[in-house]
Amino acid sequence: MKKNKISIKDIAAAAGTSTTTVSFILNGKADHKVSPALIEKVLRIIEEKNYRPSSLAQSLRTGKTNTIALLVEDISNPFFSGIARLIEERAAKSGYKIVYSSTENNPEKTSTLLDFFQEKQVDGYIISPPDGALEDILKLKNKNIPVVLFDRHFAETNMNHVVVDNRLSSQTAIKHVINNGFKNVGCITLNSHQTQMAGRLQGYNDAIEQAGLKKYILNIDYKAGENERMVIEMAKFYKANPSMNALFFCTNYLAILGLEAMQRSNLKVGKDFAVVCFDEHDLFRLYSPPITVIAQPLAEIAENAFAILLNEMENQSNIKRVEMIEIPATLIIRQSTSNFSNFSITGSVF
Amino acid sequence: MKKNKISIKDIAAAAGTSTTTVSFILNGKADHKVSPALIEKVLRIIEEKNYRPSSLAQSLRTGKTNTIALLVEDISNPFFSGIARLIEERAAKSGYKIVYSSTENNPEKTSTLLDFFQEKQVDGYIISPPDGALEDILKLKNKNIPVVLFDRHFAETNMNHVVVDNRLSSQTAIKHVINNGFKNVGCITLNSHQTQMAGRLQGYNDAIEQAGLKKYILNIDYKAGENERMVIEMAKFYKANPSMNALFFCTNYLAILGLEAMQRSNLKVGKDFAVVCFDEHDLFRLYSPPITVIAQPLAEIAENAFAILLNEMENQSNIKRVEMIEIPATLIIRQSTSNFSNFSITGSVF
DNA sequence: AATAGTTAGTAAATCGATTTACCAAAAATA
DNA sequence: TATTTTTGGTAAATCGATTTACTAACTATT
Repeated sequence: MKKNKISIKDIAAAAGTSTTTVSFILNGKADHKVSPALIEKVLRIIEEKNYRPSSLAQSLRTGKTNTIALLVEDISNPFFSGIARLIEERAAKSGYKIVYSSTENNPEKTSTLLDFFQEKQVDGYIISPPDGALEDILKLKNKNIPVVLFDRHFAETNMNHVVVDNRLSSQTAIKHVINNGFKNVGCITLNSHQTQMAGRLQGYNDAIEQAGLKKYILNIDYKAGENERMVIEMAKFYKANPSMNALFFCTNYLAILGLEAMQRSNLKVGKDFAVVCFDEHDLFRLYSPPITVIAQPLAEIAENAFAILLNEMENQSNIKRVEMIEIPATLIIRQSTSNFSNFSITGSVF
Repeated sequence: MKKNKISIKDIAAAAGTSTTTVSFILNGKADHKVSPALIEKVLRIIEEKNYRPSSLAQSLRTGKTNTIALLVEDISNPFFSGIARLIEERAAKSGYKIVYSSTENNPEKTSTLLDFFQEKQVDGYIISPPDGALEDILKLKNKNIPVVLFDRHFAETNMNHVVVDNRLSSQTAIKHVINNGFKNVGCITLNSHQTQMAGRLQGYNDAIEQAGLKKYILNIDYKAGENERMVIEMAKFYKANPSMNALFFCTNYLAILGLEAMQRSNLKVGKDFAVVCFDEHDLFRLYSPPITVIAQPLAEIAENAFAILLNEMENQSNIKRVEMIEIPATLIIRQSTSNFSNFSITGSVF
């Protein structure tokens, strides 16, 4: 029945000193307050007993947890997990730990998560917010808790955020498709008010209108676990618009469903449709033919989001500032948007 | 300059009662200790002030955090993120929160993470351990902290774990390939001592030996960020073994690299190679041709791992028991392992 | 020698909860 | 009426750290 948890008291007792002294030593505040001999002795005992301060107790006392909550839409999406990994790395350098969770784009789950992390008193939040989470997030702001949004933000409120130039990069991508000879470009997007989706749709609209072409738009009511329904909706959309010869998917998981719908409908990328997709994915790189994408600059997004948050957390002047950053995305052209006659020459699969 | 954080004291003061009483009410221990009128009043005030107890303080006092650490190899791998999501759901039902992190198969990072979570005093651990983490994990056991391993375990120690029958399911898969007429099956695996990899390799060896065929084995020294090197190694492997006409990839990310290597070498699944892979992935389902996989039963793994942990956390009898569970995996047959002549008839791509 | 400054330390309050031990008043019982 | 039980409640210790305010013993200065 050995005593399990050792505390600062045990260390103090073993060293024949006070907890104050041990605490000073632990926090590097011992410089001219504690004799070198005692410092060394205490450190030795700490080492021997393999003592680690309880961060629970530390945080209770100091009000700092050195922990940041990262709320993403879906951690299994490579866009978000890529961001998460980069932020985690960056945060470690500044002594912060990241804890992440998926909101699944569900405002209720988000609300629960925010409550949870507030109880844990994390120091700051990096959030890709779902529709409907504005109110809960504003509550954070009102408590002066540092928050940065990314991937999307709330048009009706000025809050720190880091996003890409969804509109312009989408427009560029659609123009590329049109210039390659595809005059009937469809757009598959989410039925959502999220700013990034709105931006991508606008980019599509811009390009189509400028070229004076016809619009084909499908709004998908996205729900996790209802893949079957969504695949069927897309297949119907394809069937209902036989003139459509190109598709713009507004996000990677829509494209994955869309490819599945093609497979079932016996339609092929590079034969029946040119395809371009917002967001990168292993699948797109390795697909036959490889699929053109708009790739987001993960490193810049992660770096900027963290930098803004760090500033808010550590600069406690009472000047209030809001930082809103928009970063360009990159069009990676692959064979899925090649002119089909060209393609059938160079590609070997068709 | 309003006071920001409200505590149980504020509630007690506002209700003209003691913190003891408030605490009893919060914890449902008020039944015959506090009058209904007072209970109602306190609850009303809590509601009004939107008070939430600091879980930091609660945990410090009670020693429980109701939090479980889930350490996976890589949260962006759909196998692990799928497991994470299921465990998270299951844990919520029992009042636990999951915090997850990626070890990246790095024992040092794992060690750091374990320290971090111990400081935070999480109640238990679910871990897919990297090679070399045994010592740190044994330290947890010695402190009587509940731990369950999954996906792999340590052959030299009996610890709670949940894995699939790697050996048998691999053997079955390879037999299927052989029976479809492919007599020169290669195996690409990790250069690692992890039990799941060893099991998969054994399954391959079993099947090849039983059929009296030649082995082609490539051990990849996996390092994140060195994709280029690994792709090149695989391409060389293909080139060096022109007789090889089928491939078994021991895990999904190896297969993704392997497909990239084929693309660069102008080799094709369903024409140059039959392919089977351990673990499911969107890419495999949607590839042309779709790729045969050994799919792990995520729900059963998650359910069993959590159940074992819950039992350890809540049943504090001093009976020590170890639970080791092996679950069958499922072979999902797709066109990548069809007999090529058949395939070229039914498939339309070739 | 008297005073000021430095060195090396500690006691006790505090963060925000839970929980034990105790108590006064009212109700029930003898 | 005296005693016991029940009801309704609280004071204070505690979890494990940090931090403020203080002090005793030297050393240096004038």
